[in-house]
Amino acid sequence: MERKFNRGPAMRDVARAAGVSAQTVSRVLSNHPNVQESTRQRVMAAADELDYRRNNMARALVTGRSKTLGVLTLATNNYSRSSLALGVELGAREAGYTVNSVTSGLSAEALTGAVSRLVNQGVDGIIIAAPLRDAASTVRRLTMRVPTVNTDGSSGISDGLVGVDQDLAAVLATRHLLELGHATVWHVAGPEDWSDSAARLGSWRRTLEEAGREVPPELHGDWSPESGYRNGLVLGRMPEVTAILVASDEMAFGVIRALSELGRRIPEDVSVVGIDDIDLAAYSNPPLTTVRQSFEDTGRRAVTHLVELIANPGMDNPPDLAAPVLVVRGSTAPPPAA
Amino acid sequence: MERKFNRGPAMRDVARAAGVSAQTVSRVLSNHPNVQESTRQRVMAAADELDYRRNNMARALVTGRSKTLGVLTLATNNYSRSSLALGVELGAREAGYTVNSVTSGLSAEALTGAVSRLVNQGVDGIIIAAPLRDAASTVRRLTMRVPTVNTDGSSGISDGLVGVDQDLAAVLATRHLLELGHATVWHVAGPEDWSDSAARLGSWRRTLEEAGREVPPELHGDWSPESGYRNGLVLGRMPEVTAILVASDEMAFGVIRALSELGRRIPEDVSVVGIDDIDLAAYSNPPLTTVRQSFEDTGRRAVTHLVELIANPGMDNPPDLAAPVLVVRGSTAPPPAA
DNA sequence: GTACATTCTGTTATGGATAACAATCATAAG
DNA sequence: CTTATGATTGTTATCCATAACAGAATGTAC
Repeated sequence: MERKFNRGPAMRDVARAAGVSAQTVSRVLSNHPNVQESTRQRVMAAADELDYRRNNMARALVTGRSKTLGVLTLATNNYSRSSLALGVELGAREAGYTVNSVTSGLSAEALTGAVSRLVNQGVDGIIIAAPLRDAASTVRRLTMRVPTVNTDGSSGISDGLVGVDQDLAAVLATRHLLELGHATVWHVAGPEDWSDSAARLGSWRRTLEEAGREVPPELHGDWSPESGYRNGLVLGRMPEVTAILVASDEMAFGVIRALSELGRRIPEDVSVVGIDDIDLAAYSNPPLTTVRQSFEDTGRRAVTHLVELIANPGMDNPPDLAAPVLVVRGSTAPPPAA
Repeated sequence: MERKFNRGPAMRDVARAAGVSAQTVSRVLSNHPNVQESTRQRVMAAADELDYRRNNMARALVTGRSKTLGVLTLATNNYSRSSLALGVELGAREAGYTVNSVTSGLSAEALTGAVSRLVNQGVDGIIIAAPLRDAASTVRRLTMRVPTVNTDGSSGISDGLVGVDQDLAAVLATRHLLELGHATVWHVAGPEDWSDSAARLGSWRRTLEEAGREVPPELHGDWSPESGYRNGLVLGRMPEVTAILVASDEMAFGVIRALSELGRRIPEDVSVVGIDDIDLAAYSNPPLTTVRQSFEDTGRRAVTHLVELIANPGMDNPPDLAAPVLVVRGSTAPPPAA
């Protein structure tokens, strides 16, 4: 009845082997200053010999810090999710934290359930990378006890907001198209309840208005390439459409595909600008003009902020928005001569 | 000197409020059978009133199970990583586990360090989605105590291997191109030390040999679109190249881009097949013929396996390989008439 | 009414580490 | 030589929940 996997040795076992108290072992492993060199070496040798590994849960229990961060993302596999998650991982590792990831659907129950799991898990801080919508108040109650950073401002939680200046992103893209000579710019927006999406939409509209251009009705997708394709099938049928700002590169791929199928050439007939600059944007056909925003960087900054917030709970916590950059490639050109 | 974030109430606080012992609270929360209904309700009310949440770490400490799975991925943001991670999350949630994610570079130190962090964190099981190469033996030592599943067989750990039949994937792709009438098929492989990559390479070669075709020298990329582009610049200069099997869709995008820039039309001049069927494959220009393998599904299956292994440490654990499917789209066609 | 099983609840020990305090020893200062 | 000071190590209490055991209360069988 031998178990294949058993608990390893505990600190007291190391202590016994080294002929010291458990506390001394703890001191050695935590690099406390006042330990005699010879003792340190004996303890290290014993720990090594027994292949001892400190039990982080016991440690967390007594210190009250788990050295773990929770990150909540949506359960969809898009570029922004995965690169943000990667940034969080990397940032957390550098800061000496491990990451507990949970995913959730968009419903209020799913979101609060996910946050709840993180809180129960005893994380020291939480990064929420999802629009909370009507789950906002419930989640805020849950996170009373845990420092929290958001990467989506739609919940109205501007405290601890880390992200990219979406207003600027849309301005850059829209202006680029206008400067090329297009009369106006159409917009395939993201879902209405994402703050990023709403910010881009508002800013696109404002830019057109300020330039005294007609503001065409906006279309909406759900970030998926397929939704871009659907919207592209609509826009491609309208000859007056010569410039389109698509709220994400992934949707832009779909838009371009649909336009191509309808016989509209990119960029000769229609110019398309995406947002994000995903890895594949430079390698599409034609290469995609887009507005770069690094989600990985956002993830890292979220961690940095969160770690500061953990160390200093009462601190000021103004929004931290990075500036996106326009990347001009082959999918934009002056409008066809009428 | 008021702390903004403090520990919440403990079980004893709930017990006091409900006028029972802590053990009874524990029983109520764990749905033990022998608790009187009136007591249960009083406890529930008290817990609710105090907004009590059970401390999972204390729980894990005494039960010896953290209900947490660790997953190790590489610190690169490609499609396979993120969709596998998503599958793991979803599977874990369904199985009642939370996920601890760590990323690592390819070096032996980074890999062992990452696994080490997971073990220290007290996870109940580990999913390794990275080629271990020379870190294999060290890692195996580390995972003696923790049930482990691999999604890459290069480490020689075929025990607990979950993935997709890569031999079949390459066979399907290669045969498809041969059946279209191409004289032979060129291959842009992945990095040499990934087992997936090696399996595809071997199987591509075997398929050509069995068909009595010339086996051209293979090229290697690193899974990135950029590496595909570089290889494409080479292949596009050779007029005899009419069919290319690229080991991942992301590299295939790069290959196609390079071929286009060199004036070779897809699929009229050159046919290209990818592997993976990423979300964007259907929306590229032209849509990409590829071999579909669901990494998300692999992640889920890895969790299922792992959970079984945790419950039954001594169990048989043969490789579990899913069958990939050929998806024909617009990037393949018969060779140009010579 | 006695003997025994069941149901419900409480008490104590435990998991593995660290904080706070106490004790010892050596060295420096007076 | 005495006292203060600092370095080094050990002891005890604690974090929070659960397992194992124990006790009380109720019901059942004869």
